[in-house]
This record gives sequence, structure tokens and C-alpha cells, in this order.
Amino acid sequence: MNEVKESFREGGGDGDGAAPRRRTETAAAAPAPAALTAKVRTLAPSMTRSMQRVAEAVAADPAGCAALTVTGLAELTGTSEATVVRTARLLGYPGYRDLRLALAGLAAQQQSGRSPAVTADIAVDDPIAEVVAKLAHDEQQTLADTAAALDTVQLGAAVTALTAARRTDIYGIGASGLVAQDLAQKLLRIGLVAHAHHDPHLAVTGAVQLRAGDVAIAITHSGSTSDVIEPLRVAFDHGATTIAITGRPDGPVTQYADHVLTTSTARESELRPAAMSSRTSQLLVIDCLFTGVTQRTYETAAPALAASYEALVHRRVPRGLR
Amino acid sequence: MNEVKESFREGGGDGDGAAPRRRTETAAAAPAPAALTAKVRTLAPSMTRSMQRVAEAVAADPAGCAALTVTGLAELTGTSEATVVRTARLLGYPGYRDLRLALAGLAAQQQSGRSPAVTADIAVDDPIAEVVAKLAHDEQQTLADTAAALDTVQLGAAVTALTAARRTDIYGIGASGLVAQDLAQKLLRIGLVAHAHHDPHLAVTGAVQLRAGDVAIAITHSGSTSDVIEPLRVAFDHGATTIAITGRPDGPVTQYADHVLTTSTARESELRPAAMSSRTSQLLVIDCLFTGVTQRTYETAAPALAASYEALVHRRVPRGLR
DNA sequence: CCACGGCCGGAAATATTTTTCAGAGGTGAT
DNA sequence: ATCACCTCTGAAAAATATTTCCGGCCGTGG
Repeated sequence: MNEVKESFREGGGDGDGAAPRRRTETAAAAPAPAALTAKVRTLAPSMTRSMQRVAEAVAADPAGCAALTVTGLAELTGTSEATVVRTARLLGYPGYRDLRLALAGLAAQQQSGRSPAVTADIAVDDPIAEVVAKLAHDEQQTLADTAAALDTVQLGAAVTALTAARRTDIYGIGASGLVAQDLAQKLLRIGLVAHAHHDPHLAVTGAVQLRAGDVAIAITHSGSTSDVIEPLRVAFDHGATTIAITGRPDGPVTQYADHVLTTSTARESELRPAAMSSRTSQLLVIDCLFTGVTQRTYETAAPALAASYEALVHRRVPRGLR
Repeated sequence: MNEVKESFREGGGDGDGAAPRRRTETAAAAPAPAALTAKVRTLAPSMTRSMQRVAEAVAADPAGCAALTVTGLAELTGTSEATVVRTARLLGYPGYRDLRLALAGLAAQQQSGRSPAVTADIAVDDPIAEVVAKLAHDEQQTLADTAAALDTVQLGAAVTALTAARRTDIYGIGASGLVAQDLAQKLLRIGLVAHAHHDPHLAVTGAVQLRAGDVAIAITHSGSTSDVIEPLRVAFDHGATTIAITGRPDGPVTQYADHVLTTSTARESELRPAAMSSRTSQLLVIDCLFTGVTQRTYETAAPALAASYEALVHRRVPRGLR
């Protein structure tokens, strides 16, 4: 963490011997960029006409001026380079170069300042850039909500059950089905026996095979998807440890769940179907499950992860090709 | 110079003699300052050792580097001025001068909006609550990075292509396969003809059927998954509009892509495989694609979405039961 | 009317950035 | 193992940008 403010001069280049003359090192008044506009006003009366023109231009459009070289700014204001440099000095910078840097900073701050629209709903005529910002913002919000609402005790219990399981069956349909597969893929990678069912009938026949110590996980946003509830019920009846990942902790699915992990429900709209944020939420939960299991079984999980990575590298196109 | 990809090999099949196809180049993608750190991570793998050192220094201490001249930064990183300039170019700036300006802006932003959330890596002995917090934070970061680095021009072009497509094929393997399926599911819901292939052979045979106006999308984090590149190449050669969603904009896959959408690459560790954050990033990108298409085809998409929602309600357990 | 003093811009001097170029080091093929 | 080739790298030249210097201009006061 070396955030130490360096002096402006870097002193590179000029040999050690000569050092003909060096500007005064003391940063007279290294002004915070934000204060620049005020400083211009304060100092304006003490400026000559030409310098005022320069200062005015700088205060009016920091971003624009930051893109200009001394020559450019001199031309723009109808003055000379020398005047521009003098103005920069008067404003407290060692030279124009440093003024320009400060200007860039100011511009960036102003830029970041105005983006209050991201909380609004996505409209049909939003420009594409705004859609990106809003979607990202919403998903971030969903993540924060989910993390805050997640019951770590339930999560810990679920991790424990998974770690000890002889075998794990996962049920999910539609969008939740992809989450189920993702979890299964991950668990397989660390050497656990996991399987995500997408066929409800086969899921039930698989559930019949489960017994005490095994784990069944149902993933359903609505909490009432019968195709998912049914296999979980069967697993429950056969003595398996059952886990429900759902947005409705009061839904039917929790009836057959030993542990319930709640996903958060963000607002939705026509342009933002529920599937979008529920998926984000569900994925965070399964990532937590996965990471928890990996921690507990680190001795075996780490080599397994490394091995699966290794195996995949060979499926890639050789590097040279381009 | 501009690293423009050379003209591509014409398809062996039906040499149509058309003008060589060119990927939409968003050439000097002047990146928003905030995206810089993410961009460094994304591009790091394609950098040479010396350039990596420079990029690392820049990402680690933007404020400090902004105070350095090209010579100073070269000395600091133990490289040469030429390398520094090359790095600046790779990061999307015309030269070091502009990188420095962006750095100053970034520093100013960091200064104002202080980010005290220490993002330590996940440790084996972290309590479960901390795992949840760190995972959520990391994914939020990934979303922010992705959104900041996403090229809206490419995105817009991709949306346009999708909107007009007679049919859309999507290729993805492993974790990316799930993302592919998610996109396909979504597009189907708004009435588009989309299909996510998981069998590479079938994907190729499907790609042969594509023609001008159709769209093929390849999703691969590494950018060099041959099982995914191959069908995209075939689609490309048959005249389909091709889109690559990848974390390596310099990877082989982009050779055959008309539009490239870059996903961000978060740092990874043993407890946090790359698959985790790349998936988050990919999902945001496809959500943006989907939302963009929905906007453009609102007249037909909205009723379709409502209808699919309706249809699913009947798959649920009756409310009374519990 | 002339001398004075500060402001101003042109141009030289200096610093910085960019480009060029050739050697170093590595890679893959034979 | 050797060789050809290709990329990376830094030194130095070339191009730009910045700073300094200097002398002219203009208003003011003697």
C-alpha cells in the first residue's frame, strides 16, 4: 500500500552531474482538482487579459481542455503557449503538464458524478449503454440482497451434508435446471458424486435410490414447481438429507426440505423477467455451497480441481495459431 | 501500428468471391478510466513479460504512475520507453500521453469514492459468513468490470444481427455450455429460433445449414476451445453473422467472429476457479443481448414473454397444498 | 516627445514521447 | 542437435510537446 503522494518531479533523464537548474520542488499549492473552478474565480482579477481568457476556457470545459496540448489551448484562446504556461503557474501548478493532469482528473470526477439513472427501470427506448449499466446494477443489487439474506447456519448445515454425502442428486427445471447443472459440474470437479436431473421422471426413479446420508437438492424460484418438488419428496421419504434453494421460503417445496436456502427476489418488469435475477441469486448460493465444500475437503478437492484444469487445457487450440 | 487482423481465409466450400469480411472494429476503444483495471486483467495474458510488468505497475498504483513520465515508468518497471508505449497502445490508447491522462482521472475517482472494502482472497479457514461476503463482493466486482469494459458498439451490432436472424445457433462447452443454453432459452421465449448445441459434431453439422443473415454465437472463456471454434468457423464460412463471447479478445475464436463481446477476467485462486467469475460475466453479456433484442422487437416479444409465463404457471403445485 | 515597465507572442532550448532498428532470445522444424 | 525464423526488447534517432528566453508592443507618466 504505497499510496504515498510522490513529488511531482520524477527527476528521470537529466544526468546526475549537471542539473543546470531545477524548478522549485515545493508544490506551492497543489490544488485539489475540484477546487480548480473556484481558484480560477479567485485569481481572475489578478490575471492579465490573455491569462483570463485561458483560465476561463479551462474552467468552462475541463474535459475538453485536458485533451489539448499547450499549442492547442493557446490557439483556442487566441493566445500563445507562453501565456498558457504562465496561467498554469499562476493556478499553482509547476507547468502546463500538471494542470492538464489535474484537468483530466476533474473531468473524470464530473463524469462519474452524473449517473443517477441506473436505478430506474429499463425502458424500451433506453440506449444500449444504459441497458448495460442498469442490468449490471440490478444484478449487483441482487447479489447484495442475497448475501445479506442468506442464512449461514442453514448454509453450513447444507455444506456439511454435502461433504459427507455418498451421492448427491440435484433437481431443477428451466432456468433453474441450468443452475442445477452448474452445481453438479462443480461438485464433480472436486470428486463428489453429483448428478443434475432434467427429466422429472428419471429424477423420481433416481430419488428412490437415495438413502440416509445422501443428499437431494431442489432448485426452484417459485417454490412450487411440481416437477422439482416430487423428486425431492421421494428423496425425503427415503431418508436422504434434502435441501431447497428457493425464493419462496413459505412455498410447498420447503415441506420436504431439511435445509432451506433462500434466494432473493428482485423487482421485475416486462423487459426484465424474473428468471434473470433469480438465476443470479441462485448461482451465488450454489457458489457458496461449492466453496464451502471445497474448504472442508481441501485435501482432496484442490488436486482434483487442478487435475480437471489440466485435462481441459488439451482441448484447446494450440497457442501459435492466429 | 494498428494490430489489424489480416484478411481471413476464404471458406473452402463455395467461394462466393465476396469482399473479405471484416470484423466490426471498434478500433481505438478509448476505455473509461474505471474499466482500466479490468482491461489490464483481460489483456494481461496476451502481453509479453515486459508489458505485463508495466501493466501491473499501472494497475497497482494509477496515481503514482500518472505522476511519471514515460521514461520514469520505464525505469520503475525495469523496461524501456518503447515497451511502455506499446503497453499503452495495447490498452487502447493512442499513446502513453493519453494513458497517463486516463490514469490521472482514475486516481481522482479513487480519491473521491474511496473503496475501503478490502477484497482479500478466500482462505481455507474463512468462516462461512465471510465466504458468502467475499463471493458476493467478487461477483459484484466482476459485473462492474464487465459492464465497464463491454463495447456497446459491438453489442449493438450483435443485437441487430440477432433481431434480423432467421435462425440462431449457439455453441458452448462445459460451464459456457450452460450460458449458451440460458441464452437459447431466453431467445426462444421471445419467439426467436435459437438452439444451443452441446454436441460439437452436431454443432458443426448444424452450422453447415446456416447462411447469410443467420447468426452463430460462440461462447468460450479461454477463446481457444476448439470444440466451439470449429462450428463457428463453419458458420462463418457459410456466410452467417458470427459473434464471439470470450475473455480473450485476441484468442483464436475471434478470427471467425464478426462481432466480439469481451467478458472480463477476474483474479482467480484455488478456491475460486475461473469458471465462477467468467460465468457471471458471460451471463451479464447475454442478458444485455437478450434485453437489447427484446427492446427492438418489443411488439412481438412482450406478448411472447407473457404467454410463456402463463404457460409455466400451470406446471406449479396448486396453491392450497401445504 | 521620450523613457519606462509590464504584457505578450515568436522562436530557441529543453524535455518528453514516439518510431525505428538491430540484436537477443526463444520456438519449432528438420 | 542444429538451423531458420520469428517475436520481444531496449537503445537511439526522430518527432512532438513544453518551457524558457528575448525582444517588440502598448499604455502611462515624466
